[in-house]
Amino acid sequence: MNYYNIALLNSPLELLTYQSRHTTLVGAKVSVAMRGKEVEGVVVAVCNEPSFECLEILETGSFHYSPKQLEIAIFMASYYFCSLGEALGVMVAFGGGEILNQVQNDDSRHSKLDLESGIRLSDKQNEALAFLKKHPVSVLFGDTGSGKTEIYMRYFEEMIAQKKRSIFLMPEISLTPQMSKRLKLHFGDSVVFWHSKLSPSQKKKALLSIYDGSAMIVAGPRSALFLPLRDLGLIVVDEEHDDSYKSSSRPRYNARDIAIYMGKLYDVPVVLGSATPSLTSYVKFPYFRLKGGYFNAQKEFIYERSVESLSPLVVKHLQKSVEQKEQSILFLPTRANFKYLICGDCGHTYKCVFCSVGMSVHQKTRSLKCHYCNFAQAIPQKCSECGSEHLVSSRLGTAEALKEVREQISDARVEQFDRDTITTAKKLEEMLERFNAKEIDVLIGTQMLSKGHDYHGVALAVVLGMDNMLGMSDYRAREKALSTLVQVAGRCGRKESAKVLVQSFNEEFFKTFVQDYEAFLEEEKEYRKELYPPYKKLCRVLFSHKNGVKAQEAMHEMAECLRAFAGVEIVGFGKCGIERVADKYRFEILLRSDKSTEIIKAVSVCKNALAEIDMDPVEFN
DNA sequence: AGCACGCCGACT
DNA sequence: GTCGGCGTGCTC
Repeated sequence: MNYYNIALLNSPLELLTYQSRHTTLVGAKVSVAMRGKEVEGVVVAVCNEPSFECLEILETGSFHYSPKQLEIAIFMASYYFCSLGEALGVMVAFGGGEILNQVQNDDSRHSKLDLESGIRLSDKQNEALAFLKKHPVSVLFGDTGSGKTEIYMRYFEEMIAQKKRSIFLMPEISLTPQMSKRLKLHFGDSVVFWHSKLSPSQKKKALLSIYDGSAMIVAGPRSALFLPLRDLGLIVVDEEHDDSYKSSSRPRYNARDIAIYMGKLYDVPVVLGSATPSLTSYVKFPYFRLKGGYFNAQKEFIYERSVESLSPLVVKHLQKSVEQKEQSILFLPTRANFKYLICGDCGHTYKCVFCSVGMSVHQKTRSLKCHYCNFAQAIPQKCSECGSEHLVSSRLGTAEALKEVREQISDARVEQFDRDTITTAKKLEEMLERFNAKEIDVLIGTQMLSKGHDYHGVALAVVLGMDNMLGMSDYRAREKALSTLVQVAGRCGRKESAKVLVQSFNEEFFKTFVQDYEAFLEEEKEYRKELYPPYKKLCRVLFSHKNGVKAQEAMHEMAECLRAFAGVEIVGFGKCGIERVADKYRFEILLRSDKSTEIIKAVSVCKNALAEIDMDPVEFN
């Protein structure tokens, strides 16, 4: 009898032992019984007969994980504190023999390529490409509109010519119709898009072209990193500064960092592209600066010191823009930046019963909704504390901004552009088409507005809520705020003369750096030294439980244990910024160290059942 | 993570 | 008497 250690896919459990009369290779995907149910697992090691009785492997299919995939999974499991099964769970296995046999298996697979490149690079772009080719990991630090995409495409072409495959990572939100069309148009069936919203048939089609080898470029968000590609030649991480590369559930990996790890493992170059590179990448890797771009003509930045969201100045500018038949965008930082209900007389605020955050007003459903746990209740008519009917809002959300702009500028065609309204790729496409066809005057939205889209004729960008962003308790608040402003401004600078109206009391900061991100990064370096990444490693440990005392005790217990480790500093511990989410109390410990290995050592020893470990955190709620 | 087991309160 | 709440513990 043979015995194997098996990782159960997507299970937090450690390895379990199963037996088989047949010999099975390490890496094979198998199905096994687990509490009477059939589940999928991966053979990770051959082992000796255990002291306990074990179950038989039910089935060994034709799928397997490559040794390199296993190596990546082992790294992810140890670095990000998850089980091997969870790490392997984000990967797609090699194989697919059966699927392939269903279709003709001729060898005309690479034939679709049209090697007559239509891409013309400028001298500067050629210089950039040469630079990227010289370094194992490099940063393409290129302004919006400076032609980063052409460089990537040229690089992909060269890979195809060498019969090598490329991975093209992008933030979820910038899987835009424009980018897809562009790649599709140029690379045809050689480019495959991979993301979680693919329908079963689309998924099958994509997998088929990956298995049969016709997919030469795989494009998509985080998960596109883990497809079973042979002959990998290049990994490009576009908008590398984007936080959506960090997974917020287990495995809590950062796809940008795993891409770099994979670059080393597969010995292929990694390109990190951004107009606003993260300080971490800027410090760690050589960069090539691509300035300007056809659209980055002189932009006029106007700053307004006001707390009033839709101030008279904002309205005036929007109105003027509408009158002159020009288009504008209005940006609000997050959809959590909603209108919160406050009693105008006694100041009572409406907080979620389950979470310690303000409930936001959803005019559409006439309800108050919690952004964290989705608890909803009707909007009260009177203040529950003093009975006043003078209920007002403190902040502005996209839906409210929409309503107000429509009211104040009656002939403006205004639309909302955020996760509440743009729920499908189709809606996204339609909205962008309508906007570019000038059927919309003002587009109001959140981050979605700032990422990846091309707006042809925007002459005015209004940016609200920058001070809230700067004021967040986050060591990257300055980086986040400035990069957001640069990205939004980059959307509208594409018109000959454009205005950017920024509402902020921190005019000095934005004024100094908005046209010179490099200068910001240089200054930010000093601010981070001795304290924050990239100079120090951070790790956040979360404890959440319905019983607050339990969560707190678990935190104290772990903190006590951690004290013994000299190589790890406890930056702080206590209640989370948002104390309660979905009826659970939340506590945290923040750790700092020179080396991640020190953190891993200490946390492995001290962690308890309630501890959820977030290595290299980007979110501090 | 799920899912069973088991121990105390409310009700046909 | 039973149903069912969820707190605790195990999974090869």
